[in-house]
Amino acid sequence: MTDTAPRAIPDKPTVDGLEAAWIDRWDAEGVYTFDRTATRDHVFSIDTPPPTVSGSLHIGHVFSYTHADVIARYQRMAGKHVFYPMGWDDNGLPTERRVENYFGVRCDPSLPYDPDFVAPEKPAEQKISISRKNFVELCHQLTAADEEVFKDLWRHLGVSIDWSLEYSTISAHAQAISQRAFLDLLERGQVYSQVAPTLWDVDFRTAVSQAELEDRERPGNYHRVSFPLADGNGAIDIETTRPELLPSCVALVAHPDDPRYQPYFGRQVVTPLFHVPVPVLAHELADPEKGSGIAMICTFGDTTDVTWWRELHLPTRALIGRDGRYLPADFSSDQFPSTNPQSAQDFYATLEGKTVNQVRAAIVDSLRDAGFLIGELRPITHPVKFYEKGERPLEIVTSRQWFVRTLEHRDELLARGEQLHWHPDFMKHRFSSWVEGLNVDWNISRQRFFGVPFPAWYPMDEHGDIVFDTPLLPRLDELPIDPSSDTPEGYHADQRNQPGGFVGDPDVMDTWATSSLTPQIAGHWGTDLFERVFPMDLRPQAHEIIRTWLFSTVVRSHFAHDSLPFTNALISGWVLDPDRKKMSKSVGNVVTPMPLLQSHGADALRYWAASGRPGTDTAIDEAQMKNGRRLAIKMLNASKFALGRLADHSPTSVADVTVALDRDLLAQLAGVINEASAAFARFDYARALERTESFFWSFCDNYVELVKTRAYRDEDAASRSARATLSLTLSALQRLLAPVLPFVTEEVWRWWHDESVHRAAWPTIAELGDAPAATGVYEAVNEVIEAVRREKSTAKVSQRRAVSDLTIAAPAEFLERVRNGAADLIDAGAIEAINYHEAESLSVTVTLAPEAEA
RNA sequence: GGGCGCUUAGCUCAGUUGGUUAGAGCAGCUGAUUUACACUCAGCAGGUCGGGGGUUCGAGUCCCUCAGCGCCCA
Repeated sequence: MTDTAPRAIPDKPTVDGLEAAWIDRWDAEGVYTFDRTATRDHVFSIDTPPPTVSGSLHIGHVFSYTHADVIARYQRMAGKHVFYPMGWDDNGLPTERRVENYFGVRCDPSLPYDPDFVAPEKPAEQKISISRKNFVELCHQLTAADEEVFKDLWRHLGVSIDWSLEYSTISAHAQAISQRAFLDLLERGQVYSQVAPTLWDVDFRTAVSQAELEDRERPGNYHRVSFPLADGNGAIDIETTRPELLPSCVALVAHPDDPRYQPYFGRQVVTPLFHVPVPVLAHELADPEKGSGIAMICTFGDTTDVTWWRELHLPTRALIGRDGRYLPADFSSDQFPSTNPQSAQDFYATLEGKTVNQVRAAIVDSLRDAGFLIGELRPITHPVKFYEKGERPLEIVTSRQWFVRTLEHRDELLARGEQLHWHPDFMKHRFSSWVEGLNVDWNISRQRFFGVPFPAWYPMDEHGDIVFDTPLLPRLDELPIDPSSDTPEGYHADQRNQPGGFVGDPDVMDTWATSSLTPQIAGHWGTDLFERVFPMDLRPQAHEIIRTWLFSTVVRSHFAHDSLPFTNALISGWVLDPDRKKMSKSVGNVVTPMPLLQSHGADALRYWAASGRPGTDTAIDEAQMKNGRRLAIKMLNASKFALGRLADHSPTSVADVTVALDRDLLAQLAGVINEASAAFARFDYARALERTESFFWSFCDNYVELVKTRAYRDEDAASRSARATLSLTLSALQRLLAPVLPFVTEEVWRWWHDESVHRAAWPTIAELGDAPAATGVYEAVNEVIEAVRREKSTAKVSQRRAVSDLTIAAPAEFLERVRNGAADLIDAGAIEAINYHEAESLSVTVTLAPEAEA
């Protein structure tokens, strides 16, 4: 640190325009550039969330990224080489959807590439179908533009990212890492492909994973349906909300302990209308309280059906196709062994090709006509599973998918959750309850277009059948590859889709399958950089993506590196609207950050964000932003004042601090430095800010007022002591506030330093000399002057009004302390005479001097 | 149904391992007036710390219980 003489300080300093002034300068000076040669023990690495650029910018971004940045800035000043990259999550369905709407296009993979295609300026009413390659080009075009908007916000916000480390999840680099990690999983046997019942969105026509589900309350009806016993002796009534699944029924199920159904277990009933015999079985998951206590198992109505189907080894009679319409079925086959195939087939012929809702209506009518529907429909409201971005309930469709093994590693993953340091600690429950509730392996394939392709081809045998068991894989040095255009080794391009040739895997990976690799992507897995930054020190993120991003990242690192991906997770809360309501697009209360940034300034927004403690939902509070702005302005003015006092005097050092009152201030400062440092070290930025801020205001209002006169005097020891204290304290305060208020602190720091405050050393108590201990002088003087102020205020006179007599009655020890600070007290209170009286307790009597003549 | 968090001044929130008279900012009220700062300064007022019970010399803080709000999981 090189203290130099104060430079030209503006007459009227302002916080407006500081962003524009410093952002480019920081770039030019490389203030945030990572030292590529730093070794792991000197690095603090951050696994930054890559925002979904196709989503809208909102104030939640400002909130969470400020939290991470404040920590980054602290760590940098504390001497670490901070690895702080920025990524964009641009692959995946959200981008596709935005492109479809923005340009009015739709991807049709069967169309040929049109090199001359130009997207319309405005989307046409009817969507234009374009080739996959044209579609992907539009995705790249739009995300590139979106990323600029995001980048602009981060820069305005003063996030101390090293922009040379920028990455995106659709880049060739990210694809290569993602494909390598997939091949690595395959080699370890932790990923497998299987034809299996899969949660399916019929509008997007893709599989979705458990993590992307959400329950929505929807109205439905209980239908009571009678199943005749196969031996003709009576019937069993079941209740179902999905009668349209009747042709897919494979069994009835009740709880093994349910006395009502004991006599029926092991017997057969026959499905109404379709006449297919099915067994009555027992399973713990059947809820005796629900409906009639006995349910029909269909392939597949929900995930419980899948569990029953798997555990009870039931046949498959899946009928809902990828488009949500009913597939053909043969009721004389072994799959649908109807006892009256003709009648079943005739009826089913009217259903084939129809949607779920149409089939339901038809089946309900027929059940009613045939007398199998008992009583009236019973309306209910029940949770229905939706894809979080979808609009129709999910179906379960059987298809070939790639799954990562998570279920069998549940205990290891729970142990990883325990191993991770969570801030706040209780957020770990979100993780553990998610892991405990896993019921299917992680499906990573998506039947979409804009994503990372699976690096695999499959041989086609001489009959034209695809041999999925022996995929053809690329070499690592070939990555990234696209199996739809690249050719596997040993084959010619013209053998594609030919018997004896090969086919490429048609799917792309789930977004999370790539963004779960952000440490490997940003850290360039496979290079020496990775060894310098992995495992990351910090994962900052919002709590809503614990079950997706955090979970999936832990899974990938667990397999690839037998390690946690990061040692600390800093979880931000939600930003609520000013009325403490959750913000959502549909309610229309989403707040965009740029206008707030422009009206209050970046430091002010950061101040608001840094006041929200880790994990705590925080309302947008413009009053708090104004407060941050006031703090920044106060810093400008206090710095201007103190540096002005230092001008025209010889430099001071800590050895000059000889006056008791000054030493007391340094003792307080030492406490603040210790507390703030400890708080930052445990990621409690809000507490660090609070302590520092309150000390800063009291420094301005009390200490500075007391020593104003003394510091202005000529070169005597007491004056030097005041100036030394001002200098030391101001320097420390500028640095203590630098993580939260990077712009204003940089501005004032550069008034007397050549280098950036953001590269300056974090303050330590060592700077303050041998551990300053409080003498009580400052405290006692403050107590007395407070009484003087109160008296003047009550008398409604100016604080500058002279006091002709100040009588202090107090214990001897207290009086001694006041005497030691009396000179400053006299200056600050305009006191003409002090009388000291020994007494049990403190009392201060103030006699005001008559008003001075004008 | 299981779990987590919250409930402190009109509003938004601090309150470390229990320890003087429970704090801050905003809003309110009363004033000051301009050589750092009106985006200022001083002062005042405002709380039975959600209810009840318990442990303790001592509870906003620990335990039990009830209520309300929010969230996670099933």
